[in-house]
Amino acid sequence: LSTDCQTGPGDGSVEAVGEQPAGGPPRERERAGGPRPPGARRPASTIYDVAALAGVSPSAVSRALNKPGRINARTEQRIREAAATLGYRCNPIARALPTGRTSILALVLSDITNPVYFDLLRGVERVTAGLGYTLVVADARESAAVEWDTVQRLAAWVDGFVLAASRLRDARIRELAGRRPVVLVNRALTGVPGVVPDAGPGVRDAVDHLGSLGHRAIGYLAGPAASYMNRIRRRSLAEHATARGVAVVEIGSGQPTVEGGRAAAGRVLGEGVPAVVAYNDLMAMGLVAACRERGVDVPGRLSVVGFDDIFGADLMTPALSTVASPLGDGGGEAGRRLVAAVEGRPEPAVAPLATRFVARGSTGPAGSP
Amino acid sequence: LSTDCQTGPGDGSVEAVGEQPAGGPPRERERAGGPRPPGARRPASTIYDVAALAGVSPSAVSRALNKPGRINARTEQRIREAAATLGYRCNPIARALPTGRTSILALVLSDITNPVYFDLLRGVERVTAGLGYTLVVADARESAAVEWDTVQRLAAWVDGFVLAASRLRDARIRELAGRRPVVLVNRALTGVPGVVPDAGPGVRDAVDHLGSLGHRAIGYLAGPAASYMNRIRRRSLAEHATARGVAVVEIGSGQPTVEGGRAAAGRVLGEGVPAVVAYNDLMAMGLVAACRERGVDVPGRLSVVGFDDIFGADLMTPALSTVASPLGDGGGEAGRRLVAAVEGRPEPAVAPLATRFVARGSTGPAGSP
DNA sequence: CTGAAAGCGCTTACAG
DNA sequence: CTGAAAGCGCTTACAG
Repeated sequence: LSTDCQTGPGDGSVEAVGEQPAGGPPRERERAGGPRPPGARRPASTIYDVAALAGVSPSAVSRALNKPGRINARTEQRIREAAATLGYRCNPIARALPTGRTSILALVLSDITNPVYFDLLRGVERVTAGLGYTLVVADARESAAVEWDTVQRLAAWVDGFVLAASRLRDARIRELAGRRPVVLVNRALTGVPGVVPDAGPGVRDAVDHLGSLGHRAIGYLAGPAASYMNRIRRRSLAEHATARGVAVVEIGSGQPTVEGGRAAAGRVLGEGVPAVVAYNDLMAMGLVAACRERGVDVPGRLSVVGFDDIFGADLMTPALSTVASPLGDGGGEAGRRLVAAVEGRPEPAVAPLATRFVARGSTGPAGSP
Repeated sequence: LSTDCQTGPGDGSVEAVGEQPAGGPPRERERAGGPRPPGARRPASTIYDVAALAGVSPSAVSRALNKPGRINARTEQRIREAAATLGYRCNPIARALPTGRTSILALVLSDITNPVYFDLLRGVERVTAGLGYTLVVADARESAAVEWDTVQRLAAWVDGFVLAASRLRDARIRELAGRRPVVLVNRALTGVPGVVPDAGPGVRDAVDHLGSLGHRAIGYLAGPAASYMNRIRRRSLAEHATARGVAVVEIGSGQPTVEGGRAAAGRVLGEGVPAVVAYNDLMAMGLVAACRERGVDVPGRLSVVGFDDIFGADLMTPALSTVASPLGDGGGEAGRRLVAAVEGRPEPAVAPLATRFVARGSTGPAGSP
């Protein structure tokens, strides 16, 4: 690692100008314009400077620093010393031009402020860093337009994308995937690799739980129309509820945020359902908060279930019952697959992540207080 | 904007190959190796392709696309049409090599999972995007080593950094600032521009509030030693408490997370103080949760105050009293200053952000239940 | 093992 | 207004 394009003073110490290696003083590169103006940053040294100091050709420097072993050991040693003396560090932009590779990967999140992505992010981070890539994160602010603009700007700079809960239309995703490797998370699209949770197990247990509590009807508080997971969750809920003889009432979609959940409280209560499953925890939390503010008892008058098991779900009162997905593992898997794609290695499809229902205080029998 | 390096089909449609402009068919660039293998991505077109099609020199293409008006209007029009026909888009990496500028800015967060950064991030995002820059976000995972590694990797790629609550040593920050423009947030360092909240007003009101509730002693649950804000908050608390004749007891530092707050519950309770101010909301929330689990009433037996007013602080029960900083504005300001520095414009220092105390349910008179 | 040379795709003085 | 040329800092066949 210290020998590739990340080369430089290993401990980050500045420009050690210690003893000169034998062979005369380093010739300073001629720069037009005489002495630099005060305050100007000193120009970084290049492989030409290192080559001159080590008494070899620039190509030898490139080889020595990038393919250790492919060059005479003594020469390599001399080159490394020269590089260290000059505080040389590879210019990755200059390297990217001929190679077409930057070793940077982008993780684009539909909403960077949704805590559901914390584990995902750490998972992608861990794996990609371990594989020698730098990860940058970008935010789509829950907007397809912003997301498209973002990936377009980034496409020239990064080797590939992990798109989490992309709000892009299928055609856009395909277009991007035609330009750079793409791995999806929380979205399935034929022909594009993806990591998706299987809502089934978690939803089934949630429905069983609500059913055994005596609820014969469940509301579904929908999320954004552009959300794949919204469709999956709605369908899965309908499926398992029907199988158990429980009715499902869909409640119009809203912003997938705490505010969106708050704003939906009136509609949810208006439906008169004894239980509601929200598109995600953010909405569920907003709904619970709004109920509390209106003096509506949760779970006495309304049981609430969310999705994701995000930060804060277990800290509220009542704590939120929710369907959790192991997105930490999912992120690692997505990172691994993306790197494989970038490096041109084939990778078999992966099994969907298993979800599970976590029962907490926000669900209970009807009619308590 | 559509004329600079972001040039390309405005609506993102793929490679329109409509009617050929007058002047003969576009000569296809000769590529060695004959026809491309199936599945290979088609090579992107360059200014040479556009120049050939428009019948001008590559430099004319560069000028037409980058400095509208500096070239004959009809020629420019012809060039734009050729570019559109070929679906040309500028290669920003190739442009960055001679210019040394990428128009990318990095926001490095001490911990990307701390909701305190949500507003900050959106603020930086809004301003830098408006100024024509792409923002990438990186995570330091609360580790100086990870942070240093991250900024080193990114330094060659970005035009400048916003460092939020950097855990780097002063010397490291100065070293980085010598290489690229840096703006700090939640950290002050002579010679490096920064945006910091003035803890004073918020802490004073918090102390007044606790004092008027009858508390004669306040614990301070410390955060990371590497945190500048930890020092500021501790000092400010000591100052205002002393002024009001209230004792302050420092309680050893821990991880600035919910878990860290939970883990500190024993120590806090052991001190026997009737009130505690935590380094941040994350710790305060963990502390409150741990108290609830132990059956210790908040605020009856312990009043708890946090810092930051993060997501979830108002959703818990009891809702968290806290000292809020307007980091959304701070982020905008930081973004503006960074762009100014990158573009070589001087920028006057900015006034510290005003904090304010938000009283909620986690603070109250001693000895209720 | 090593070097000379061409090339990656732009920008930008310098001439005309 | 426009073009020819040099240069940004690397990599990589191609020869020796």
